[in-house]
Amino acid sequence: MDNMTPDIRPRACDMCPIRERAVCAHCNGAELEELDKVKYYRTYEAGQPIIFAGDKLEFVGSVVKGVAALSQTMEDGRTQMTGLLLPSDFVGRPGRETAPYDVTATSDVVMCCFRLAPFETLLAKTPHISQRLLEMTLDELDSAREWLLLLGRKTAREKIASLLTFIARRQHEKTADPLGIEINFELPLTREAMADYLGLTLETVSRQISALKREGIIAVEKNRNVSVPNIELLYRETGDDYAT
Amino acid sequence: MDNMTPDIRPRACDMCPIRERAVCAHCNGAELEELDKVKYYRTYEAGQPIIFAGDKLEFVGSVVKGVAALSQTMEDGRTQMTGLLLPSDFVGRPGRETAPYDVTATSDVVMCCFRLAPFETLLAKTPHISQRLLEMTLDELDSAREWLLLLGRKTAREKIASLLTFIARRQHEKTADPLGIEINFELPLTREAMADYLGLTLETVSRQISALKREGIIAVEKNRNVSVPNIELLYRETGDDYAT
DNA sequence: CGTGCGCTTGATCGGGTTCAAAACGTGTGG
DNA sequence: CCACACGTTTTGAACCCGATCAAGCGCACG
Repeated sequence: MDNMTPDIRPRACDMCPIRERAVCAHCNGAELEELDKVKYYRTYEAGQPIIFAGDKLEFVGSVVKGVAALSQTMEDGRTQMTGLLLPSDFVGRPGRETAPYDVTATSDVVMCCFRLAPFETLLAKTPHISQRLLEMTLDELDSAREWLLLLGRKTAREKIASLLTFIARRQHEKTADPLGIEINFELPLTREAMADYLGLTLETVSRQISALKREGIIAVEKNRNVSVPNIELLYRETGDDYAT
Repeated sequence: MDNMTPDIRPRACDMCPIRERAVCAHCNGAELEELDKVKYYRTYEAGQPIIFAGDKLEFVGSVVKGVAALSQTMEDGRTQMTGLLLPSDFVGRPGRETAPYDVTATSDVVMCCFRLAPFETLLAKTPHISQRLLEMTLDELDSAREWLLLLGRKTAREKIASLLTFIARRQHEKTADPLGIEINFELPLTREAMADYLGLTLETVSRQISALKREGIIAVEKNRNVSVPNIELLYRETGDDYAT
């Protein structure tokens, strides 16, 4: 995928950057054509809402580019992010009328949308789609469970380190670069969004990032560009053991 | 092993207490027969492990009776429950070799198990099963997301109230009893298990339960038998608004 | 050059943890 | 039936991590 192209919208599915990992991953040519008939692209600027909680669902779809966040808000305003959607992740739930939570574009986002009703009929008659959706949902459930551990038991420092390694890993999984080498990535989240993800306040996020900088574990430029000289050192701070 | 009852094991699927809600819910007679060929029952005593994290998965299955807990443990011993499985809930993940987390019987448990390999082939050729599994997984993902909100943003008191209403609701969903009437239920969890569920210490759990007793919102007998004179009052303490 | 938003830093506060001990319940054996 | 022991739960006192309240900083943009 080319990061400075004039038009990021893939004109045809076989040029799509998420072709191999999205909900359509297992589809063959004929199935793709069916999907193609009910699909359209939408773009959102950073900060814009994609779906409001309680709204009637009009579409489901895949994040093609950018980052979107699911979040839930309590009456008094406390909010918790409950999903962080990166390219290839799926948005929306077939078999449901209204959206259970807000979806917001955290950075500029391109979505590949499918109109709800036709998608559901396709889902019912195309095992390649429903199987893939099941796989993806199970994966998401697994990561939700890791997230539960993070929220329930990790310290602020461990939470920050975990989030940074997660983003680093997810942005570098395509480029199979050797471990041990310096890794750079852009934070697609504000401090506040990070706080919502981690169940912290933005002040605590800021303080912990400062602490990691002070100790030389990470370096940050312009608040968003993170470089990690030795990912191993950062990983040690996550509290996780050597698996995953 | 049957403790009192003559035999809780359903001899045939149509007498099964979870027939309408388990993974087999959509199956017709022929499909049930197929499932029946690869199924067997297992029982576990309270406190016993059902699956160890890292073990090779031999079966998947449904909780028929009792309560089981998924949990993850960090190197230093901190543990977080990441799933609370009540009757009809599904255990195990098709398409995976080894178990990612511990599964423990929290009370005496009866499981309806399917051998892994044959279940997977059945899954592939029986849309009624895979569709149901997708539904159930999406539901579980939804409840995991509510759980994230609980762990990330709720106070200790709200957490306790949320757990109690959850259990009350889940144990009374069959019996469509009128709201507003006194509700009694048995806690299937120790204080420690509740703490692991809620991301608290057992002392805090105990203190918050005592506070709710002191205020007359709940009454507790023999540490396990809870009665709620007015479920509405308890619900007010959860921090949730009037939906769900 | 000011204005605003996102981020950092400081000082104080408090909810939940930690450590410790007592109370309760349950089961066991004399 | 009581005495004892063990596991669970309750309660108490001190502490600490992260929240809260409050400035101040830096950069983008009009």
